Order: sequence, then C-alpha cells, then structure tokens
Amino acid sequence: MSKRVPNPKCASCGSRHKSVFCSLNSEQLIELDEEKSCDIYSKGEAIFKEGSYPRGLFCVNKGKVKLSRTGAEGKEQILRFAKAGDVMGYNSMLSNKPLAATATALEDASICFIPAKEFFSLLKDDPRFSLNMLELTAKNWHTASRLLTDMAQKSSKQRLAEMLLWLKETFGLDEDDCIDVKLSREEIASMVGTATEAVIRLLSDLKKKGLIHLDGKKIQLVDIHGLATLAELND
Amino acid sequence: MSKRVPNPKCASCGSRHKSVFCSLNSEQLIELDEEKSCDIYSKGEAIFKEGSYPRGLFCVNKGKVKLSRTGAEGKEQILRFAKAGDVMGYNSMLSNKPLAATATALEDASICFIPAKEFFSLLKDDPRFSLNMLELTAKNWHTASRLLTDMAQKSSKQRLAEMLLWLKETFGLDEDDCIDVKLSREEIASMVGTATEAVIRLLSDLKKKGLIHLDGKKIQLVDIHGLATLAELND
DNA sequence: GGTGGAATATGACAAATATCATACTTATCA
DNA sequence: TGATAAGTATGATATTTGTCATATTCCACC
Repeated sequence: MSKRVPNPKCASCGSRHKSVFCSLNSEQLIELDEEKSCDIYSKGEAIFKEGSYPRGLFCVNKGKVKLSRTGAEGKEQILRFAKAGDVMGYNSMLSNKPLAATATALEDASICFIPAKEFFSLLKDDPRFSLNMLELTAKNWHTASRLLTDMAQKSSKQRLAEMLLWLKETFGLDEDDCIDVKLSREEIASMVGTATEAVIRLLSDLKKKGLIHLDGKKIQLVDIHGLATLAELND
Repeated sequence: MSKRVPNPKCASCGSRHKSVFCSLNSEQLIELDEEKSCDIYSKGEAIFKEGSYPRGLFCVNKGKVKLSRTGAEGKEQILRFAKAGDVMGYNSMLSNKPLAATATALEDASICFIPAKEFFSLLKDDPRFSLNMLELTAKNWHTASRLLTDMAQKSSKQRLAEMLLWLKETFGLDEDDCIDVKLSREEIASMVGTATEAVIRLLSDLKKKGLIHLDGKKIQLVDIHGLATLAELND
C-alpha cells in the first residue's frame, strides 16, 4: 500500500509554475500545504480506480502515472499520462460522476492529495484558478477530439507512430534520443488500440525502416520527421 | 449565408434551464440579451469552421447541429452533436486554441452568438457560471474517454449499435420510436469510423436480427435492450 | 550465477473490414 | 414531369488485423 510522507511545500515545488496552481498567492499556497497530504506509491500500484468517487484532487509531485480505462472485454485502454505538476481526478469531482479512469504509477511516485473542500473553495474564491481549470479541461477536449479522430480513421501503424510522438511530447527524450518512459509492449498496445503482437511487429517494421531503434523497453527516435510523415500519410 | 434575425429573449428560452445559463439572474439575462445576436443557418450550412478562432460563444436556440473534424485523409469524423440549449466554441476560447471542430446545421437552425467579452465577464464575475462551464467540460471528458475506448476496442458492428443508442439519448425517439434526427449513411459512417458500405451492410444486419427497422433515413429502434447487449458483448 | 516466469518475438491462419465495381432507388430542380 | 445527380444497396476481392501456437529472450529472485 501507499505510505504517507511529510508534505512537500507547494511554494518550493518545481512543477508549480507549469501547473493549474501557477497563479496562487503565498497565502493560498500555505493553506494548500496545511490541507493537503502526500503519499508514496510504488511502481504498478493504483492511485485511484475507475468507478469510485474521489474525495479530492490528486496532484503528481514526482513520478509518472498512466490513466486508463477498462473496456467492455476487460481490456485496458490508456487515455492519458500524468507527470510532475499534473492534476488528476478533477473531471470526476466537477461533473459529480464516478472516476472515468484508473491511475497507476508507472514508476515509484509521490502524489499529493487536496481534499475536495479545499479544491472547491479555491474554485469559488479565485476566478484565476477557475480559469486555469477551464483552460485545462478545454485543452483535454482538444487532445481527445484529435485522438478520437485518429482512432477512428488511422491504421494501427499510423496510430503507433502517432503514439510514439505523443510519448515524446509528454515525457521528452533522454540524452540518447530515447523516449523517457518505460512501457511494456502490452501497454503500448493499449494506447494504440491493437493487439500486443501487432505492436511488436509494427515496432520492428519501424526499426527496419530506420525510423526508430529498439533496445529492450528503450525506444530511440531516429527519424522524428519520418515518423510524423508516416502518422499523417497512408504509406 | 446566414441571416441576422431579432434576438429571442434568454429569459423566455425554453432550453435555458437545462443549459449552462440556468443559474443566471434576470439582470444577467437582460445583459446577455443586449450583447448577443442571433442568426439563421439553413440545412448544411457551416456555423463555424475548424482551425479558425471564434470571437465568442455559440448557443443553439433551435435546430440540430453536428460538430465534426477533418481527419488526415480529408475524411469527416463526427465528434458530437448540439441541440437547443447547447453551447459551442467554448473549448477553443478557453484554451486559446483554434476551433477543433466544424459546426454544421443538420436542419434549419437559429444560433445565438455571445461575444467573448461577455462570456469572460460572466466567468470572472459569477462563480456559479464558471462551475457550470467546468461541469460541462468535465462531462465532455467522460463522454470522450468512453468514446475513445469504444473506438479503440470495439468492432464496427458494436460501435454502430453504440452510436444508435447515443443518437437516441441525444435526440430522443419520435412517436414511432424512430431516432429523431435525419442522418445520411455516410454521416453515420463518420460517427462510427467505418466505410459507408459497411454501415449499410451492418444496418441491414441489425434489421435482419429484428433490432431495428429501416424506412429511408428513418431508423426505428425495435429492441433497445438487444442493441445495448450487442454494443457490450462480442456476439 | 543459475532458474522459473514473464515479456518479447515470429509464423500460420482466420476473421473483420476496406476498396472497387456496379446496380438500383430516391430526391431535386429546371 | 422528366432528367440528373446523389444516396443507397450488393457482390467480389484485397488488405489489414486479430488469434492461436510456439519459440526465444530477458530479468528478478533465490
């Protein structure tokens, strides 16, 4: 299970300026520090599960998280990822519906928890925070509408290329141009919406074409422009 | 082109109570009436186009609208629908990104337009309105995450059944249990994410199974429970 | 530093779906 | 009202993708 740790201070959180909390003043930050708690989750552990109701907002302090949904046949579908500074669980609280996704730590992660009461009090009292949240949910729609179109219209090869580029945008590349997150072929398959075997075949296809290089779970992007072309054009 | 018509009054708009404007007081409604304008769009006409930046919020007064996106190969993908009381264009304004979708009138429609300035002033001054908007965008995510999972994992037959039920939820049934919107097979195909021919075949399949009845563009839902079962279970 | 189990890889085949060709049917408008 | 286009329908075929079987490799754990 997760274990409680001393709260990191919001004011000194390196990710705050890129987060929805960027516009909070020092007084609000101190109040957040008092109200929140922080837990460590180890790799593979669930932070919350779809179908339940969250009692507050989750904010990633450290680590990488996948948000996924269980489809009709029990198959996992990865919807998005969260990294330091990203918040989770807000859609459920704002729409008063059960959580649409399960959040799972992809590596050991520390996650702050802000009680619903505090979250809603920020929304009520601070229009700038409301606007930040609105901007966030609106951007989500942008991403979702694009993903939806891709899922509906593109081949699995195109979708794989797309997802590799998406992973690059989300987690960046390390010094060797490798995507900076470790995912199993099965997890990649549940992003792309295809079978694990297909992902394996398609990845070695991309390797053969010189677009990527593979070394275990490490995926090196050799020709990003080529990947983008592949993702857009049909062959 | 669309033509300007006298503004309908927000206070007497039958759809207002189910809309994001439900919590506005009479003073706010009068201000809205003063600031907004209203246009008539005929069937097939575009209300706004993806890629452009909206100067305000669109609100459907009367008629049915489809919101769609153009995929890589120029193929249309229908993302959602809007009917009386629904607002459009907010995601783009809130995220300061170009419009993700094109809005097209499915039948003659009257659409109110609320300038951005008025929209943002409501957001800034009325926390209840902000919360309504947040609730709306959060619900959109719920819908999108489900659609995304369906697109990625379900067969085209299952997706078609799903879409028929979605249309029923959105537009309801008329006195003959027919879905109360007229869509071409091609449009249905661009919801389901498949070829027009496939939709034609699958529809006559559903008819043969006694789940629906067809009469031109009219689709009568004979066995809703059966459709729901088909949408969930793989044969 | 082996060893068992999971993850990855590859082949063969089946099923689903797209594509193309071609009727047929229904709207639309001069 | 008849001409013409658009939409609907159906068959044949090619392609993509899923599924199952079976190696092979990797890796955590004793």
